[in-house]
Amino acid sequence: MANSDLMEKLVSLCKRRGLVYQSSEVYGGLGSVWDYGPLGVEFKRNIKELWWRDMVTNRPDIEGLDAGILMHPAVWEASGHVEGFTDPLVECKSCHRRFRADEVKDQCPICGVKGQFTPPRLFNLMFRTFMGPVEGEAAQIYLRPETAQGIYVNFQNVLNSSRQKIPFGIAQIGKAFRNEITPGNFIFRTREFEQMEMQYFVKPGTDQEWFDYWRHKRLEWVKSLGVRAEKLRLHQHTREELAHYAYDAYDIEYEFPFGWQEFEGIHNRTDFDLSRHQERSGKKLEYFDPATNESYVPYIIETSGGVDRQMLVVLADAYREEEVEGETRVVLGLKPELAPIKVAVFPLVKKDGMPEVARKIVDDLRSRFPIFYDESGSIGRRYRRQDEAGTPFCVTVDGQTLEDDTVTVRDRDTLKQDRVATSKLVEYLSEAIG
RNA sequence: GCGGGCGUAGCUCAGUUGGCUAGAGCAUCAGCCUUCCAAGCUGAGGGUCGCGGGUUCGAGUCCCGUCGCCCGCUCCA
Repeated sequence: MANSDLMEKLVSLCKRRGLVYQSSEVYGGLGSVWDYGPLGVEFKRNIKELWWRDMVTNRPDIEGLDAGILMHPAVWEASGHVEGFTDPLVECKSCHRRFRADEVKDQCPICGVKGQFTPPRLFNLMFRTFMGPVEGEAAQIYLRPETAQGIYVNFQNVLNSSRQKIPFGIAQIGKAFRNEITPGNFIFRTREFEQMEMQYFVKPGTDQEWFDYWRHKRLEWVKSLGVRAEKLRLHQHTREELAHYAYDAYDIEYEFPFGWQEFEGIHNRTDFDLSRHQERSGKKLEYFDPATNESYVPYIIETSGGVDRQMLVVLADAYREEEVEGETRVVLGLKPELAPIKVAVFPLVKKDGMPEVARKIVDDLRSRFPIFYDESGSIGRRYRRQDEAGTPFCVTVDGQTLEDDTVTVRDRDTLKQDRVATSKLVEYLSEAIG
């Protein structure tokens, strides 16, 4: 399958099966915003749930947080976003490259053409809005372009209320907004997106070892979602690539159909952020170490991943087409933990009391697993429908069920069928789904 | 934002130099059939041809604008 086809097939599958729709489609669509449908929202929740469990629930040293999207405007001045995001830029009409207006004169540094710059324009990547009913300069605030700052400004609050000691981390999942010049590639680059971020506060001098720790930890986590290792790599930023806040940075990259691209970053942000907020706010953002009686501004190791991008990584990696008895089937090979529907239940045929028995099983299982009942079409067709939805197990009620109370459990990947007593079904599926 | 390409049913497309009530396959739904991997039969629903304006007796078809998508330039999760 050609790579370009894969993206088209994914977009099509996502729409057809209710994973992802384009925003405001009935009005012609809103560029670069996507809505998650019935299956998509389950899938997305599963990814976030696994991340949260790994980052927060299963660790004594990381606390959760959910900060507001709207923040004090001074936050973005301190963080460097206002400055970095609001420089007037000019564009060379010859080669179409853009430069800071105050850094170029008459001649394009790239193509050398003279006097062909557009007038300076603001390319502000932060969404602006107004707090309160009166619009105006004083009331202007921003939608956060990253979730990290909500963690930094709450550093002391969390420290005081959680009684954590350094090293410790604060984790958060939430929306961020960037007025990207060029969004695209489906849910890869969007203007409204969701981040899963963890900021780990460490003693200066130990930052390198924690940086190494988290970069490997995060890569392993992605692999644990079932993503093929050969499609993943770490990329260290060069001096030129480093963001204004970062001392050192690695991207976790995936080989998408459109090339190797980053979907998560691990950054050593040093004491840049906390120092800036301390300076700006006048509030002390230091940590007092009772063991050594010393105070310092902690260094921060950040793991920052895109939820939507992580979804795309898993989807692209899970999509496959296979031959089964001469027919092609489309399969989303999602791990059971990630699958939107865990179990589908079918009557083999729509008669002889099989539908009634199957519905009874659905009722019994509904509170345990996301479940789906289907009696429409041939049994093979129903298996195919579940294959492309990523459902790992299908339970089929047949004639034998009516006699001995056993059902067939069909495995999506191996196509093997197990005969299981209905009384043992919950136990069997719980074991298999994990 | 700039340059290039493209918008007809849920999907893939057909639609003659502008001319009957805009079609097909797949998908969906209902019924029949069917005892384990997209079989078959009958029927149904679904399109203001992306949206708005213009030219014309007449626009899916020509013109303008706009929105959206794809490919480049650029940025990030």
